[in-house]
Amino acid sequence: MKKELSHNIQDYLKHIYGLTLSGGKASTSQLADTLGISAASVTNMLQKLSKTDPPYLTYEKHHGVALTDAGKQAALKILRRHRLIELYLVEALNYTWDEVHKEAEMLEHAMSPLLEERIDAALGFPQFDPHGDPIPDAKLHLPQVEQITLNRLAVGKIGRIARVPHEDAEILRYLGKSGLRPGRQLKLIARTPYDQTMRIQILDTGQELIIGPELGEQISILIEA
Amino acid sequence: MKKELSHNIQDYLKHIYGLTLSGGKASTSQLADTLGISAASVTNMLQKLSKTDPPYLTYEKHHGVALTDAGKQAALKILRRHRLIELYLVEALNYTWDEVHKEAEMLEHAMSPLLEERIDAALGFPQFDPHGDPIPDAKLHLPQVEQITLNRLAVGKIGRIARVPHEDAEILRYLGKSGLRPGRQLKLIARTPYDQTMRIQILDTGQELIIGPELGEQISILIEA
DNA sequence: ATCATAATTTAGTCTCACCTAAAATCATTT
DNA sequence: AAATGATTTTAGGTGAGACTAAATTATGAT
Repeated sequence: MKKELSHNIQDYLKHIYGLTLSGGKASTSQLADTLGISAASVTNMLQKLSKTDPPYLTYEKHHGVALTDAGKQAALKILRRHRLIELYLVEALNYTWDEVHKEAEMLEHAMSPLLEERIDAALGFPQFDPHGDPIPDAKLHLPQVEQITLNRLAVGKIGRIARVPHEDAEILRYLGKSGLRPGRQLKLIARTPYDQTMRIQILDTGQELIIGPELGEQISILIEA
Repeated sequence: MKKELSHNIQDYLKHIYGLTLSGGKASTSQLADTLGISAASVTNMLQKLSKTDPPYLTYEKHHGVALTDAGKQAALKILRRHRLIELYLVEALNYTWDEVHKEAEMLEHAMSPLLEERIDAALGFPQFDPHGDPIPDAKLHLPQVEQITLNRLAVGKIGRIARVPHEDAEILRYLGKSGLRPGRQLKLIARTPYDQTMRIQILDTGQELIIGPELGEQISILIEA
C-alpha cells in the first residue's frame, strides 16, 4: 500500500505534474521527449500507473494522462525535495543557480524524510527556490502567489521578477549575467508588435535588455505598478 | 571503459573492501549476509565482476574473492563519499552519529564529483569521519595511522579512542551515552582472564565501563602510555 | 578415510524498465 | 468521406539483478 515508488516512477510523476500544471493533459510523446525515452516505454508505464491501487493517474488511450490526487501528492513530494536541495546547495555549498538542477535531480531520490526536514529547518522553512519556483511545505501545500508571465505584462508597467526557467544551465548563466533574477524589479519599455520582442529595463541596475517571447513566456512577474 | 558502475556493484565492492581489510578474502556467504541477499545471487555477481575489463576482483570457485586495484579504487571512491557525507551531516545538519550511516548509504550513490568536492572543502578536507574511520583524500589515499584494537591493549595502559563501529545505530547510541567516542582517553583497568571482558575508565569523565571482547575488537586505540 | 553438514555453484525463473518494429488510431486536408 | 501523416499502442525482446531448488564441493568429527 504505502510502497515506496521507484525513482523512475517518481520521475514520471514529476514530469507529468510539470506538463499538466497549466491545466491540460500530458501526451505520451511529450513525456517521451522530456524523459528522453521511447513513446512505447511511456505508454507501458502510463498504463501501469493508471492501474495501481490507488491509481496515480487517469489514462485514456490516445488522449493523454492527468494526475490523480495520489499522483499529485507524490509529485509534490519530489518537487519539494528537489527545490529544497536546489536552495540548500546555493545557500550552504556555494553552488551557482545553473549548477543545482542536475544535482538535485539525482539527490531528490536519495533523500530521507529526516534529511528533508533538517534541510528545511536549516534554510528557515523557505517558500521559494533559487529560480523562484514555489516549494511545497511539509504538508505539501504550495505558497499562493499571483503572477503573470512577462509576455502578459503591459507596456510601461513595472513588475518584480518572481520566477525564471530552471532547467537549462546555459540560459541560467545568461540570465545571471544579465541581472535577471527573482526579486529584481523590471519595467517593460516596449513590445514590438510584429514579433512580440520586448525591451525591458532592470530598475535595480538600470540595465536594458531585449527578450523574445519564448523566454518571456517562462519568466513570471509580480505586478507592482 | 570508464563506465559508471551501478549502485549495486558499488555496494558489492564496498562490502568486499570492508570484509578483506584485514588481509584475507571475502566469502560468498559473508557477502550474502552483509548484503542481505541470497548466496546464489552473490556468486553470479562475483563471477561477473571478475570477468569485466578491467576485472574488479579475483575469483576462484569456493575460495572467496579479493579486490583488484581497480576494485579497490572503486571501493575507496564510495567510501570517501560515504564518510564525507557522514561527517557533513553531523557537522552541518545536526545529525547524531547513530543516524548518519543509513543516510550516507543512500546519498553516496547520488553524489556528483562536484558535490563531493564542495563538501570536502566545506569540512576543511577532513581525515576522519564521526566514527573515526579514515576518509580517503581526493586521490584516494588514506591517512596512515597506527592503531590496535582495544582487545590488544595491555592492562594498565592508556590509549586514545581512534575508531568505533559505525553501522549499528543502537550500539552507537550506547557508546555515545557512555562517552565512548573518538578522541577520548581511556585506561584499561583490568581484563578478566576467563572471558576477556574488560574494565576500562574514560579519563575525560572518570566513568568506568565493562566491555566484552566482541565490542573490544571493533574499537581501535592509539597507544599513549 | 568416511560421512555428515555446511558452503558454494549451477540452472532455471522472475520483475522492472527499457528497447524496436509493426499495427492501430487519430487529426487534418482535400 | 477518404487519404495522408503523426501519434499512440501492441507485441515481442533485452539486460540487470534478484530469487529458488538442486547439484556440487569443502570441512570437520569420528
